[in-house]
Amino acid sequence: MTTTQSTSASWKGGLKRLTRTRARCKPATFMLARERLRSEAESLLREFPERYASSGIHRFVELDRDRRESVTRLEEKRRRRNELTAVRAKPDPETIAEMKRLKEEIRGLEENVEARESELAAAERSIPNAPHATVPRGKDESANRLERTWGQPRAFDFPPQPHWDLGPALGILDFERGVKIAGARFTVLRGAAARLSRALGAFMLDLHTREHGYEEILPPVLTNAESLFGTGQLPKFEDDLFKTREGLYLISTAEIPVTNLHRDEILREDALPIRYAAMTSCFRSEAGAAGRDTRGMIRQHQFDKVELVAFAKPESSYEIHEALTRHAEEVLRRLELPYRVVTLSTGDMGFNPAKTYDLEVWLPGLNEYKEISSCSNFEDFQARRASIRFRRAEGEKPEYLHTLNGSGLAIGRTLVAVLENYQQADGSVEIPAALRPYFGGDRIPRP
RNA sequence: GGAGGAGUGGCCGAGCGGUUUAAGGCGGUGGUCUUGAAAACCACUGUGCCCGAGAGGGUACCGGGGGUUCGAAUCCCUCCUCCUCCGCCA
Repeated sequence: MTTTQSTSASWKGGLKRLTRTRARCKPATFMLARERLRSEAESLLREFPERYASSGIHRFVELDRDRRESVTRLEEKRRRRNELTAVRAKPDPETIAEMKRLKEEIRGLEENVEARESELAAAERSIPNAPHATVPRGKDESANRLERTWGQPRAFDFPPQPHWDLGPALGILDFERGVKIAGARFTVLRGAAARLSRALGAFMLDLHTREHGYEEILPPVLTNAESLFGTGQLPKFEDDLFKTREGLYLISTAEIPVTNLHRDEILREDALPIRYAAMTSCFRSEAGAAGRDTRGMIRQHQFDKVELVAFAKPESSYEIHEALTRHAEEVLRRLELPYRVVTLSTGDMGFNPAKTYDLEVWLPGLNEYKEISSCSNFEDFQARRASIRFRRAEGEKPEYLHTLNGSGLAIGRTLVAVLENYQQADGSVEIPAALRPYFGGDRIPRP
């Protein structure tokens, strides 16, 4: 009993850090705060035309005004109805007549408000997050800013092979059978590649949990529509997802289940920041990517990834963003893989983030830097959609917190990077020193 | 998968058509008392939205959605979740 008690006490204590509150009303469906959109619509449009010109921001302003007008009228009718009901006895015929009238009026106004609300929500969903002041402005990736470069691309005294030649030659990447058993963009890892993939995952998780302070999470890889809406994959990017007949979706990133861990919750201030690391398989339909990266295993329908997710107080989220990015970089440093860090411009950035750093690893076989991690601060954009808040002190108003995430790292692409960067003249591959204890060997020999 | 049962505020728990603007208790916050603390007593105690410069006022929310009614936590439909038993399964 003593043992049981102490165990359950610490378990409860752990839970108690995060005050759970059931959602008791419709979740906020907006992304940028409505107050902010009302007051800043004009300036957002003026400052970031590349981001807002084609969004529903004009429509929002108009609909928002209409809706509030209708709500005010509706609430006046309801107030009157409550006044009449408060008598708490059988009402007289006149009162019943008035209440019947009110009933019709209320029903009409309710329908009106509901219709406007859903139009408004649709308009809001098309408005992307506002970029942080430090984000470079520009229409596309040509405006991205190089932050730093680490490591020197190795000088080869033989022509380095791309992984799609190297892997099959070593007998560890089987592209043909991947196609046979599943289809294009599926690959079978065998022998040393399968083991290397497992070693990379374990190495990354150990680094982040033991040295960087992340809690390891193993979440479901199927989630419901609410979760996808919370992190912004729905409704805009449904085509990128695989959907089951039961209405569940295969996750495209662990960001989805892990960020939604705290959906509809109010956290305690002293629980923040929260950092989670999760390794999952990720599934992407790559609907819009026909013809891109078709060779090799750069762009797959299924791949494994270690994802870092953080929940932070607004005033410290940019600090956390820098730290999270460094944590992802540390993986590349320990593996001694050359990389660079780039800040995405306002035109190249995704819909949801306020700021994104891309980590690009050097791939000698492809002779280019390739994205291997994307570290973003969403500020309160996701938190509003998913209703994730925190309270600074007992009795104070809950505030939306900031969410962040980044790959730490994409395992498939890291595996490619190891193969291509560590290949030897004789066709074998050396294993990076940091990985040897996990891999259980120092090289992949030529068969 | 089959058969039952249950979901009410931070927690426990009453209420089952109109004195409920959700009883009572626990917890929490503030206060009285006290050298201090405990006890006792008093007050307060959620979230969204609307109006308002503010003070404040209004409205909605009793698992989700829909319906019946002049009026719904309470009646009906439906979905979800949890519990018990049976079956199946890594």
